[in-house]
Amino acid sequence: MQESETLTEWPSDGADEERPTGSREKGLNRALNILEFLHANQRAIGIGDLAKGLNAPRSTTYTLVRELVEAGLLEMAGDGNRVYFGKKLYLYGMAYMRGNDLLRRGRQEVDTLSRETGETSELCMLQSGRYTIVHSSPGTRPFRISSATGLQIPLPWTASGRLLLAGLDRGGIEAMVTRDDLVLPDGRKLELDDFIDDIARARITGYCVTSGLVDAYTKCLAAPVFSAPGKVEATMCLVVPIDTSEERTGELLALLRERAARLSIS
Amino acid sequence: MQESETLTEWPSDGADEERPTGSREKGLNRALNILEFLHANQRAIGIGDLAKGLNAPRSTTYTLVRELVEAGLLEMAGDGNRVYFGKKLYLYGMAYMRGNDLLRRGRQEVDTLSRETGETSELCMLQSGRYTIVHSSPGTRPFRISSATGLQIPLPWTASGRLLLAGLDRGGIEAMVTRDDLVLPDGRKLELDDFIDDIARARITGYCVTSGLVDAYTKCLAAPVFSAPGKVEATMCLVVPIDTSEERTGELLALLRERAARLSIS
DNA sequence: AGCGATTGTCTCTTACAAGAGACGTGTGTA
DNA sequence: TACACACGTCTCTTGTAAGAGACAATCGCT
Repeated sequence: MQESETLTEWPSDGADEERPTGSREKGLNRALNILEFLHANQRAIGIGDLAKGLNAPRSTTYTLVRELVEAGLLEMAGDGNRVYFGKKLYLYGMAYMRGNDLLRRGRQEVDTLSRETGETSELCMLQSGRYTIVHSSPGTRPFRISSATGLQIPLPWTASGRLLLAGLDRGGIEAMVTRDDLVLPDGRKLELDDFIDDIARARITGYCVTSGLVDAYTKCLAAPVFSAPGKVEATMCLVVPIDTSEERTGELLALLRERAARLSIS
Repeated sequence: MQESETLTEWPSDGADEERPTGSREKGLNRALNILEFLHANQRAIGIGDLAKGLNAPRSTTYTLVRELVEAGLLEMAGDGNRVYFGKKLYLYGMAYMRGNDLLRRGRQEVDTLSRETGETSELCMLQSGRYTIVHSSPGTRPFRISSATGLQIPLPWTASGRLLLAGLDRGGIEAMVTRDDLVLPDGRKLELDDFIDDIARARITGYCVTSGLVDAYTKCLAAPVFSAPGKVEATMCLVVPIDTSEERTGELLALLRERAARLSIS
């Protein structure tokens, strides 16, 4: 292929490398993998590349893509042979949102919070055991790059991650993080015990602040949203410059915690 | 079951009734049907009802639902044995929106338009051959019920429908509407030829106004959004009380057409 | 023009998923 | 208490979908 853009690689076969044999895979699973793959890459992908990226047979991939396109879950991208998400997924997604109070209200809360403070604000949830930014509102600072919505980030990298695990015991926490998750983007290694201590502290104080974790220039303030007493369903967070004054940080945190609490009743 | 709420019925086997035989169905198709069924009913549904509603074997349905829940496309609804759309679908849907300029800008345009005019405004597109409200913004009138986002409505019932078909020839149009589509909600029957004339007129004038079509109290103003010269990709429309004055209607229409045109460049 | 790589379609085989149905349990009602 | 009817899980069979691979058509490069 003329384009050698990198594709997010795919766990070729779960645990220990390579096919157990030329084993067959259920069509539905292949289809789900396609969606997941597109989501991970966040752009239209050629069918050939799709097959390659998923270690799926080409013929099967063509068939599946055709079916998914007919169903409207995928659409052929403008230029011709690439595919990306389709309108149906948007419609289903909106239906999900309409049916989900926490999400609907959380989005609003996040939007107003970022408008009021001028800072980037986000709503985060656990999604299949990973930290996910469900909604984010950019804030008004000149340079504020927030990671894209829907991206999955290792729990230990974030303040929200510490709150989201607050309900679990040690075993539960260990099950949620892999060895790799404890390695920060800059290469530093986090100790599992430190992480667990952080979580305990977060549970007690009812908030969490991390500095320079996911990148060196930002501080992350997070507050829990409860769906039931003790059960953290989501978090709201603010992403601010790391040199934000103690005082302003305190103010923002108070505001954030108030808004998160307001969401919690539900 | 103790609840006898009506479920949107399912075309048991396409054209002429009933199974060709105890034929097997591909898992992926069953899964797609589940999604479509949930979308049609807009609420969580029990697995048993799902199987019944789709004429699918119970055992298969259980398996599929389990897989879809694991994948995050479905979620068990709060009370226990019902399922509805899952978070993953929301994430995929947002990804679709981010990747789709027209949709993203169209939503904004619709929101501002309805804020400025106080009327209900909608963005509509063709979705697998049917008219679909992709986004709607409620307006400020006391009683304005707009049909839910994502619902599929027969093309001949709407002003937008006439514009969306403006690019097609007679054959193309006939292929898009069934006999049933020509019967209005109140029972009146539309003539196919009249409908085709409407479409031709809409193409020439560049807008379309219908009165009391889908219900007796509203007028619908629609303007086309072009993705390429002559190709109608979407429509913007305003839903106003049927007794809106000629003058105000004219003003609103002008504003609407201007905004739709602004979207069209793309 | 000649070569290698990629695309999209098709055919054929067989591993396996879809489905029928039985089972145990729970729940409402007669 | 007994009945009818849901739910959720399991087992076994067989129809068929997943996959291997061959094919012609295009594309990009030299």
